[in-house]
Parts: sequence; C-alpha cells; structure tokens
Amino acid sequence: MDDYSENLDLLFGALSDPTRRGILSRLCQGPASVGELKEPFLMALPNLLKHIRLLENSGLIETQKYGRMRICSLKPDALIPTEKWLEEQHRLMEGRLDRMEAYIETLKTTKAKENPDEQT
Amino acid sequence: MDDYSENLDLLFGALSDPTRRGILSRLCQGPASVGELKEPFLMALPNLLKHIRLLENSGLIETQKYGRMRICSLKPDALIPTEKWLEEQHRLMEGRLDRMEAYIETLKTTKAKENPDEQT
DNA sequence: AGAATAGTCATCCATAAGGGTAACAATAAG
DNA sequence: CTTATTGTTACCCTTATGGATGACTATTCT
Repeated sequence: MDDYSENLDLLFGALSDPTRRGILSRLCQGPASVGELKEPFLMALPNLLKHIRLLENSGLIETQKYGRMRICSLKPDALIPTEKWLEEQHRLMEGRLDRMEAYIETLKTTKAKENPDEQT
Repeated sequence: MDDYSENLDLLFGALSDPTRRGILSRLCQGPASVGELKEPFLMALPNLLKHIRLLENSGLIETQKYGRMRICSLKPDALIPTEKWLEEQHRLMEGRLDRMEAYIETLKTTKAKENPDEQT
C-alpha cells in the first residue's frame, strides 16, 4: 500500500486543475474526442491537448486514434491510489485530534527538561 | 456541493508533493513544530517552511507561534472537499463504463450521417 | 550580556504550469 | 485534386514549484 507513492504526485497534480477535473467529469459520461472535450472551455486546442497529455501521463485517462480524431476515455481504477491515501489519513487521524491541547500544554510546561538527549 | 471548486485546486495541489503528504501524515500523530516536521527530510529549513506555508494556504493545516517555535496542526475537515469530489466522480461513472466500446463502434459506423446538426 | 536555538526573509536557479499564436500534418469530404 | 476538419508541433510568455544559500530576527538558556 505504499507502491503508489510516486504516482500520487502525478495523480493529485492532475486533479489540481479545474480544466482537467472538468475533462474527467465529462469523460464519466463516456469517451469523447479532443474537440468535444474542448467545447466547454475557452482556451485554444493546443492548450487543451496539453491537459489531455498530462491526464494521460498521470494514468487517469487513455487515448486512442480513430481516423483523424483522438478518442479519450477514463481509466476508472486510476483514482484508487488517491482514495487509499485519503483513507489512510483518516485511519491515522483516528482519535488523535484531541491530543492537541495536551501536547501544547506539554510543550509549555515541561519544555526540554526531561529530554536532554533530544538535539537537532 | 460545488462551493469547493476553487479550493480543490489548492487542496489537490497541496497533496501533489511527497514532502507535503509526509508532513500531513506526521501531523496525524499530533501537532509538531517546524523543526520536528523537518527531521525526516533532507532539505533545508527554509524550503520546508515554504511547504508548510503552502499547506497552510490550502487550508489543510494551521499554525501558531508558541515562544520561538511554530506549532503546526491538522485541520481535520479540510480534506472533505477532495473526498466529495472523488465520490461525485464515482457517482457519475456509475454503470457508464460499459458504453465505451459501443460508443467507439458508433463513431466508426454511423459517423456524421445521422447528425447533420452537429457542428464545431 | 552573550551564546545557542528556532524560525524567517531575501535571493537565486532550474524546471514545470498554464496560457497564447502560427504553422504543419493527416485524414475525410467534395 | 482541393478543401475542410481535427489534431499536433513548435515557440513564446508569465507565473509557480521545489530546491539551495546567506543573512537576519526573535526567543531562550547560561
């Protein structure tokens, strides 16, 4: 469950742009050509292509040429690593949030007195 | 449930870096100072501070000064928008993936014959 | 006061993002 | 063959990222 690490950069990075999230949402309704995907956006085609390439590179979509058009489609399992990471965060967080005030109190009262070996 | 849109950029962007994900995971175990957060990483403090500032700006963490140290802590609900977005994607995807081959077949066989009103 | 510690600010650098335009395939249609 | 459509490549520009360093502030310790 740590094999995804490298890919998480690309996945979360791909999701960090509204154009790309829009493309993904649209592809949920089925595959679409580059031109179709461009429709809702004002930007020029080459820019949209760059987003598509980035999505492809992240593994979130795949594309295929049919004649002169390129059809893009979702790779539905591609989001799983991101969901796993988020779940893991929740697991780690479990029941540990209430330690916050206690921790800060500890910092203010005990300071370094009892940890003489803690440096750097 | 669409109010999060602007913030998703920042949230997913914040998650797209291993250092920042590492910081978040560590903060699941409770608040920590800037120096403590730096420990596992090789980079210099100023760089780590930039990551912290970015996380803070994304709303994923909050920080507070206690004496000369800055204590960072998770804002536990901050990840919710990302989870909602992912869930929404799943909802949209529901049962629509099997249309893929059919769609492509349609493209190959019917072409534009029966859609004379479809342009641009 | 003086020294150590923890953090911060200012630069610098290389690369990537995200947008644009112009020119150029390649395929399809007439 | 000629033209239109669809996508692609090559640049350009501006800003953001992610790293590094050096100098500096603010607090704490002695």
